[in-house]
Amino acid sequence: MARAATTADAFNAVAEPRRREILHVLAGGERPVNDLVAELGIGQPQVSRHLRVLRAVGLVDVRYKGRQRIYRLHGQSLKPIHDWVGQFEQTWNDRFDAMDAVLEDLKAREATNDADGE
Amino acid sequence: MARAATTADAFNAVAEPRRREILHVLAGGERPVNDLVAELGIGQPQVSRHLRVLRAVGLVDVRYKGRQRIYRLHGQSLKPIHDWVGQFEQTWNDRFDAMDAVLEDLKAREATNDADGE
DNA sequence: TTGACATATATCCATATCGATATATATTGG
DNA sequence: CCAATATATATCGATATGGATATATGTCAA
Repeated sequence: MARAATTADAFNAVAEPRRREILHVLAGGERPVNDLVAELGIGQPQVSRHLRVLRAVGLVDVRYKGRQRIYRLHGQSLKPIHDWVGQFEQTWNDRFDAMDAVLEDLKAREATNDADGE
Repeated sequence: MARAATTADAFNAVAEPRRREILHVLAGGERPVNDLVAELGIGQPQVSRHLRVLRAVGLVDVRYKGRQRIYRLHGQSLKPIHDWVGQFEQTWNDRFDAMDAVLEDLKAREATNDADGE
């Protein structure tokens, strides 16, 4: 097996910086492809492909308006990521930092003891 | 260029399900490698490599205890992801959903107008 | 219809991946 | 020192990637 497809889930889709940029722009409102091409610094085929990936994982929706395709953010598909990361949020909070300090201290003592051991 | 390295940032590192599992286990407390090997269903070399990636992006710390390497979660490195996703949180909230409904409605009207237009 | 415009798709290439396997390194006990 | 244990590293193979380029599809306008 190789690395999971970028279309496997939102985690993989969002790992690519360009795609995060696209979502960032779309957060400001829906846009046709060419607008995105202008705002990011890359070619139109590349943008289309990134949009394809984002659509595959439900992060954007398309709408047809004449010859344009208007893309719109569907942020709800980011919720799994939000929820997953949320599990760890307390980890970088004050109470936990204090606990970290204690553990660091224990570690230091342990190291000292190990050194004495032999 | 190809896909960014998994060690490029936390986004890429965390895109891999096994690595998320590892972080999940470590959230319950520090562990030596073999514990992780037992809890995940994969080989020791694979676990070591995943840990290497996680260490590269600062998501875990190592501690040496005799021949064991005790790994510990460093959740703070998840903060960039948390912050980034947080930007979009309102997107899937009630007020925004209501706004979505309005936009959906506008879209419908627009489509009707377009049809009339010609 | 013809041509211009907007977007999508196909192909090429260099690269990093993940799992598997074999092996290297380091630490401990006897 | 030797064997066992704990972990890391090297290599292989199949695969999907992302940018670039060329081209196909679809829509509007004259």
